[in-house]
Amino acid sequence: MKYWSQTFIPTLKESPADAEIASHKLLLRAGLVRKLGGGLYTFLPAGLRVMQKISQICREEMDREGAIELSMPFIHPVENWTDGTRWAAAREIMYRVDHAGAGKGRSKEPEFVLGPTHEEVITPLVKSEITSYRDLPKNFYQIGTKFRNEIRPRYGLMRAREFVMKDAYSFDVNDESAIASYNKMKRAYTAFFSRCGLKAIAVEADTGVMGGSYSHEFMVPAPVGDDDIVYCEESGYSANREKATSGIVPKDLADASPAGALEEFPTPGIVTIAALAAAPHNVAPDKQFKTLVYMGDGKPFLVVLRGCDDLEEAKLGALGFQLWRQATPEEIEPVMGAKPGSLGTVRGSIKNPAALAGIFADHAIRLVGNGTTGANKDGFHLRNVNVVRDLELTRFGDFRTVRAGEPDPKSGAPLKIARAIEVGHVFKLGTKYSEKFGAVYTDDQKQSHPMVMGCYGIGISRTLQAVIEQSNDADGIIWPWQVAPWQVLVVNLDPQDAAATELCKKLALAAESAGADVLVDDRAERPGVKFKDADLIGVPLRLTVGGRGLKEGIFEMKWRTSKDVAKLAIGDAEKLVAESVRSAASKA
RNA sequence: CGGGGUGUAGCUUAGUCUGGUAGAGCGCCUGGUUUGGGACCAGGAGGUCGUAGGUUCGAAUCCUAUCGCCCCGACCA
Repeated sequence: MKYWSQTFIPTLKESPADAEIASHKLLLRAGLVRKLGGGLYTFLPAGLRVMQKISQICREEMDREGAIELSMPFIHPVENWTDGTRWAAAREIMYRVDHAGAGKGRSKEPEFVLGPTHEEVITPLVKSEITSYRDLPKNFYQIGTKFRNEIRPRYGLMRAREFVMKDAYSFDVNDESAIASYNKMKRAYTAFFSRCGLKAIAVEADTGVMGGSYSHEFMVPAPVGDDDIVYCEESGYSANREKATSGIVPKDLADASPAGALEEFPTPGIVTIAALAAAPHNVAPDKQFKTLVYMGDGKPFLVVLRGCDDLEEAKLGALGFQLWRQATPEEIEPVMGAKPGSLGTVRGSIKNPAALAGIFADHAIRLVGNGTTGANKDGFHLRNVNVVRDLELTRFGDFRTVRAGEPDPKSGAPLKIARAIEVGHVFKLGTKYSEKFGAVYTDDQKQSHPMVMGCYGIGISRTLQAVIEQSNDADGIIWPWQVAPWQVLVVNLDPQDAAATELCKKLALAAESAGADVLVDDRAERPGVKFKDADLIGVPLRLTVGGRGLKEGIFEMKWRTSKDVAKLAIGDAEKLVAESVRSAASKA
């Protein structure tokens, strides 16, 4: 039992100006966190309690699936990263740590970094400690702080520079076993989010800089999310937009035969799809080929799309480059022979094709059949361009962004798109890291094999905010029972009255012995202030004791989710409170 | 990193265009009246106007630089 006057819950009537979304405002107003700097937050007592509750639920679900808790350092020797597979990409987001003190500063490179994730630490550990198939599988996890120099921290805890994450790493003898480990984690995650009172759904996801073979993200639908999920209720398909595909290109689509001879025509000043679609040329965007130039690990490559489609940059990851970005006009012209706006991939029209790392075309350009594209000559385009006859292509792939309404690949029903917050991510990594760090085991035939890995993250602090985002009203937070900082709030309207104080204590003890965490509001505030604060901090069950009710022999019980106030007899108080607590706990 | 905003008391902000020496509400302190949904009255404390230069008799206000924060884009749990 905690007394309000003995803890620290600084509530605010007004939202600080730098909070935009509901959950961010409520984090501050309900006294859960305070900002130190962009993406850096102090957890105040109530916020810390929620974090601990969420962590504990996570721990229980991980343990249930056989994962083993440990704790790795926040500070990593930089060698673990420079020796790894993704230093180039990872250094962009890592905080680097100099020698402490005013020392002599011997080295030019930093000697330490703050850990953004722990593959580079756990894999060497497992390499040196586990060598036999008899000791596998193993799945290690920890709950701790991660440091990432986010390009743009945002929305309070939603995307922070320093945040609390549960990360787990599984090691298996083969693919089959690794998939079993992966599925255990998916199961643990589903149970975890459900116990937190969150509606989270698993969607197919891109593997990004992690690499690996496949992955799922756990998403909380919310308009303030950073991701788009593509889904189809009929088929049950769901995927991150970065990964999603549609059935827009029929499987049995026949290639169009040439519609006529290739023909160059002047298009002075026309450098956009829209301009070519307008008079006088009137070439519909879905009859144009769009040619984009990217740099992959220093070498240019081309992506060809329909004029009406957008490139989904994440899908370029399938091409195998470590780093890629859009090429600059200065990089484009010497290779292509023209400036952006007049580019194309018709055979023989590229100035220096040998410089290219490849020409990759989206499947959907087959729908164009015969279309128009740039001539690689400023101010000229080519028409009657036939995909098969005329285009120079290395290979086809899926590169376009799916749009709402396109057919689902299986059912053909229209796909829908919704915004969502990513709260968890599971990856099947394969042997990428184990091979790099030499994490191998010996099998029963004395043969050596790389371990098959998986990694699994949950944003604990982000989950906390996602719960608030998903569960609030105009009056404040509505905490689900399991993650509430306190589950029962006993409001003493007359703290100077000995009988009221005594009854409050009795109610609090009854709730506590039934298994609830209890906060007693004993402040010398007016009733209105206490009721407003009670709603704001969102405690699920409120018990009110006041001199007036005391005279009538009643106290009040109110759930945060309901407007109804029950007036209950003091004589049955302990029994009624215990029953309510047990019933709420059993439903949660 | 590019684009757009913004910085005045613990919080929300007025004043900036058109320079004249900073005002309100909440919160806080004192006293009183109140006491079931953010009370009222009286009094009070609290501000180098983000920072550094410059223009000017005079700068929160104009100019330059710089820093922080917020939002949009690429990135992530």
